[in-house]
Amino acid sequence: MPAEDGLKRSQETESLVKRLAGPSSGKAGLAKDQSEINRIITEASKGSKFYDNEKKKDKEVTVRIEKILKERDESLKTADIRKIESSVDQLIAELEVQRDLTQIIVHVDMDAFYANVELLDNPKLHGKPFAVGKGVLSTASYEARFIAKKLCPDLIFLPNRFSRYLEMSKKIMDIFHRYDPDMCPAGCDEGYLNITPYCEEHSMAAEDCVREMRETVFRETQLTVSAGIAPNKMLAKICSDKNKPNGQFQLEFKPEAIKAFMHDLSIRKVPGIGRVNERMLDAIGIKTCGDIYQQRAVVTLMDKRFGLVFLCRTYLGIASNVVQPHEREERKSIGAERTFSTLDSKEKIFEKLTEVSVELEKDMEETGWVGRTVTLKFKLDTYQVFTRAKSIDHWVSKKEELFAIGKELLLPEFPLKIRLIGLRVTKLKDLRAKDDPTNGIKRFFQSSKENEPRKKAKLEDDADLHDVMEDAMPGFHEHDETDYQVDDNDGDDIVEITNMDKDVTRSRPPHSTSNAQASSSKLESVPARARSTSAAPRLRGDKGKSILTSIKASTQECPICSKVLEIDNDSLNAHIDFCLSRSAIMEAQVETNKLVKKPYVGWPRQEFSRKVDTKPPSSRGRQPSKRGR
DNA sequence: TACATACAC
DNA sequence: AATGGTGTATGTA
Repeated sequence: MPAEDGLKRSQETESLVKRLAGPSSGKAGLAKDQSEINRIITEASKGSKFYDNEKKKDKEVTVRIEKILKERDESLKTADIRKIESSVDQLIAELEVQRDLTQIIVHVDMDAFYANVELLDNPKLHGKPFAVGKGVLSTASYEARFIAKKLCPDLIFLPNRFSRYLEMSKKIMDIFHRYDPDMCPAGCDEGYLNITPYCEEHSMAAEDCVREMRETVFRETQLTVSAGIAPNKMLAKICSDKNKPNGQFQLEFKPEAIKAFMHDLSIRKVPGIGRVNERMLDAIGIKTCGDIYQQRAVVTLMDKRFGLVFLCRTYLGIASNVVQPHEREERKSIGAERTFSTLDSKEKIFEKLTEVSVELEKDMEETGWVGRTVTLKFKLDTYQVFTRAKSIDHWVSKKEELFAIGKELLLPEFPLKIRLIGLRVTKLKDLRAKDDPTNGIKRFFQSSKENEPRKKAKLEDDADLHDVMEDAMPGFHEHDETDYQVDDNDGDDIVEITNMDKDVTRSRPPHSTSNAQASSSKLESVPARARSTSAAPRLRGDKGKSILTSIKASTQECPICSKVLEIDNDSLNAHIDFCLSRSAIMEAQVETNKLVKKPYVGWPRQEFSRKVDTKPPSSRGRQPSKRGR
């Protein structure tokens, strides 16, 4: 790779900075110097283990995709497409019948919440580029921030002030509650409401109701909020993004309008479809929700992998419309973790483990939980993540014990070079459970907490049934237990064809045996660690938390791709995020490596195929050695 | 039960 | 210059 040409970059850099920083910066072309930009990006991310790991993960997905395609082609050989399609059509018809347009669901989403709170408290920031978050942390993707910092010396970094955000969050949520006492917060800056009763009682149109609500929020907090109005949560969520900065969007409550809306919608917009699923769906020809229909036969054949019913509902724009607060004190786990610069000394590592233990104990005590399974998590300097767990025969919550168990789990893994360590406790017991006689006193002190066992009196519209699983997560589609059997009229094929996916060669973590005492089986010379790639959860530069911002713009040009965007900073940042996303950077690297000055290709990024990988194995290699033993 | 993966905010 | 933290669901063995 290029050694580097130190300084000469300053001029281009300058313009990048201006664009990053300034609304007023002209829209002079910048595209012409794409190769230069590529070089800058390349350099900024050069030799990063992080990217190496990302690449490895990407490659794995590519392999998975190949396998999927093989399966598909295999089953297509014997499948009766027509027949499958008509049974899917039938399924779709059945789903359509269940469509419920009676509830008015709203998704509210604060605009650039952290950044705007900071701005509110410090007006001097107006017009200046700033980022919220510890040095290098937060919304704009890391790479964006990292590069931005490099490029923009003027960038102001503000520390997060969570208590302050929480304070504002409460005010906002309080307002939302006036419109739906059962509203469901989703994080500190967004939430779902069912305003059907409110609109009825006040004889108000949904849009007016939401506008009024947003105005109230602004009046009382000086913060802006965007909202989406639709017949279910998934649609509402997607709609809230439509007129993002300080706007709202209502989808027409008609099947045809909804289907039209879904038709061209990128599948990626669907909550639950992340980076990996996007790629896999893309592989079978699904880029938009409309494509689902076109590929319904394939989806049926791959039901186990993608979920036929889920996709059909998505295609139709049907999802849960049940909004309920998180009565879910049904916590499943509680944990703490910490990232630090790579450490390899046991002492230092155990020191970190102590910190984590202390923090976790505190958290568990404050929230009143104890548990029986302790899971240790650690991330190597290569960014591979591993977990080790142990179940205990009694309730755990004390730091000493958390530490001891963590240590026990970690010890067999040495030697290690890690950059993160964490502990998580599962199999929880709620010390504050009302029916538990052992906590009379405690309850007295903290009873005020909401929790009225909210009766799910409500309607019993089918959605309700599934709803239990809802708020837990994606929950926009109640997971239909109904494993739709393409029930053909004459029991044949399909059903069986659906599962054909096993074998997946999961790679194995550092130690094949590790804490496996009884190892028994074989003490073979397992090459031990390294070959597996687990994956750090992909960091996505979502908007919401802190923001790399240049306030005050209405039209800006993306410094990376030069696309002119008429959007607020938040959206611009999201876009920049995208432009600086992993694949973009890798692409830039590839281009640079080739020393080619090819014309800029343009955004909708192209797929990152294995070819790209032809990079000299120089530095890369897994990291075998790691130890013998 | 243990572990890995994917996703969300 | 060193790419977050917390939590849930799910698949596999």
